[in-house]
Amino acid sequence: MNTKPTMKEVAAAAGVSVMTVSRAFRSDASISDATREHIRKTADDLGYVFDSVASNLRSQRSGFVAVTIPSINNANFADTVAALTSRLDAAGLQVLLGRTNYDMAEEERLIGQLLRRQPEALVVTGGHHTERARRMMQKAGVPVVETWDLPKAPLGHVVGFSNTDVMRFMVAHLTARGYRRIAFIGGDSAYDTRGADRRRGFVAAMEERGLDPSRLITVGRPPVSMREGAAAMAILLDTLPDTEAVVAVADPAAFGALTECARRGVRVPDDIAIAGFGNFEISGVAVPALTSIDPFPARIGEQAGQLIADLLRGDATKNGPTLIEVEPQLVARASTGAG
Amino acid sequence: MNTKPTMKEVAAAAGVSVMTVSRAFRSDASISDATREHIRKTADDLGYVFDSVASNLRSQRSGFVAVTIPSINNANFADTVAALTSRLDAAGLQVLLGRTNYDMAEEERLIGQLLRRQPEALVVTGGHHTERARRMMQKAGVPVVETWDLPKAPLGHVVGFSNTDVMRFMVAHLTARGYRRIAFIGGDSAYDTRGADRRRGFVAAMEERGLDPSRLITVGRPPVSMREGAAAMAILLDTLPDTEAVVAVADPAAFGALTECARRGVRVPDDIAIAGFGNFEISGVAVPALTSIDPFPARIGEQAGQLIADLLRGDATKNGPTLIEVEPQLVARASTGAG
DNA sequence: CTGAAAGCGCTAACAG
DNA sequence: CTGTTAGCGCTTTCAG
Repeated sequence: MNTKPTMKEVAAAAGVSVMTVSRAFRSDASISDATREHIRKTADDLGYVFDSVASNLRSQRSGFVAVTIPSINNANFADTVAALTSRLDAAGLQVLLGRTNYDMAEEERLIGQLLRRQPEALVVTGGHHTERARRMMQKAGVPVVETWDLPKAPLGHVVGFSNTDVMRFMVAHLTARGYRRIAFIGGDSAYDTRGADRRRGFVAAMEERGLDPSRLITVGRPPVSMREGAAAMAILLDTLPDTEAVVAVADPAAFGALTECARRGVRVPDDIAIAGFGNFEISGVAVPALTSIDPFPARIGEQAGQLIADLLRGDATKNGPTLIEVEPQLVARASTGAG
Repeated sequence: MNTKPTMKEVAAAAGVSVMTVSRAFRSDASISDATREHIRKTADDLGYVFDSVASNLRSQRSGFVAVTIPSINNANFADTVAALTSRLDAAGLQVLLGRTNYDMAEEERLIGQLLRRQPEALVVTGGHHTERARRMMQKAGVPVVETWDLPKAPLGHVVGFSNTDVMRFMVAHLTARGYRRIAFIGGDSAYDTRGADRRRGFVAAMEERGLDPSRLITVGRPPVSMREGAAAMAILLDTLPDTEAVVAVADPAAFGALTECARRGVRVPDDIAIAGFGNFEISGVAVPALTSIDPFPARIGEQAGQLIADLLRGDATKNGPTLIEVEPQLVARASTGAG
């Protein structure tokens, strides 16, 4: 085997036409079971590997769905991608994943690259994009799904929730439990658009209740790490020691804050309450367990996958873009005196 | 714009040949700056998107490197993939990622799928594969790199470390600190091959020192979650209360074990020591901080990426397969009485 | 159920 | 620096 065999070689070896070989490698095509079996065996013996690239060019179907996420290493996004992948796999589609690193400029670059591969649909995380990225997606000629957000001006389809509203639930939970002096720990809002939305939601919710919304600790670029969460808590305890409760932009930061309290002998929730976002595994396991909000990442992925599968099969309602809201749920635990 | 424009349309609009347009979209091709600029602008105006699929077919270069990892949602593998992606990106290569879910059968299926896309190289996690998977990789005709392991019979290139030896370091560390009755928490070894290797290494190291290697707590399928780590610790404390130290197959499980101690008022390390593997962020942040072993996941990715870039450029030594050992490092912290 | 001809959109190879 | 010709490996389309 000097050069890799093509369908032509398989056809010759099996004594049929190339077309018949092609049919033998698809599930639907009409061909007798015996012929298919024979061809498959011949191909196997020759070490034939089907060439998707040629198939894609001729059929003008890449079998790809391009997906961008801020970070691979985030349980929430990973769960969405996992569910999306499973659902699309069932529809014979493969996920082509790109990571934006929480950077809209990188997202733009990535989308440009991904589109050259002729994906049949595009799934992006969030509803904030550069102008050029928006234009590219709009002119891509394939379904676009924005996830993990509820954009004001959607590009196409949406499967997500409101990152601002989510903080309303959290502030409501905390005020119901009697907390008033509440702080927020988050990343640099110039980057993490969803985190910035959550911060905005926090400020708005505090103002609505006539509470002081100015206890905002900003750490570096997102994602906010556990270490940064701990550092932020240290600043908070040093500079605003009368703070009664802290909301972190996400659970890892909340956990970091919790550890800082442990190191200082500050009791949670007796001395200060802590809550996060994302319902990461750590929040249920930490001592005390952390109050959080579950955005149901797997549901988001599943719904997005289902939507795309329907759209590409063509039996989706062509009544314009779909908006699927996946309602997050507050999970009250010991760190805010609940559970 | 009814149908998407091709190079032909761009060529017509720009008043040049298709070939010149093709050249305008590559970096090396010889073409005057003015012409290139003009063509690029024309293409932009028409909303032209370069078609990689056609390019790939004709040039017989997909620009893909196929990569399989057990789980997307694992900081260690994610770090490897991130570093690999960066390095390959610099070489103009894109990562096509597949997740095996710690399942060799799924890995086999995935490799078959990925190979159809004509990747220029293949990077897999671990050195254990099904026979069919091994055959496919060997006959793929592209460089294969096994990572995160030091296989006895490598398929091709290797960038990794020994998962058995790593436990020798850990047991050495613990015995040096005076611990004798040491337990191991791990997943079902039928699945997680690297975890099974680490368990084997633990048993071997204990035996070498004449210590009892039978304190093995097995939880479910890998990856062992924080919750499962906690459950395993509960069993351990209930059934083998005289255990002096625990090694978990990975940090999340070690952290779960730590939380179980916290819930029970068992002091770490005074009553029992705990150590993990992977040097996940949580180990440095937890209270007490967890002793772990850093396998330098980013280095693995970087080295694998570098190797592939060299190999594909052709200026790598053609002296057979490369073996790059990335030496893990023990990080001693408070949970084993160090730090 | 099977086959022959044509061509998807791009680039290799050559010529100028 | 630019153009012409041919064809990558498969599938669409049409015949039988």
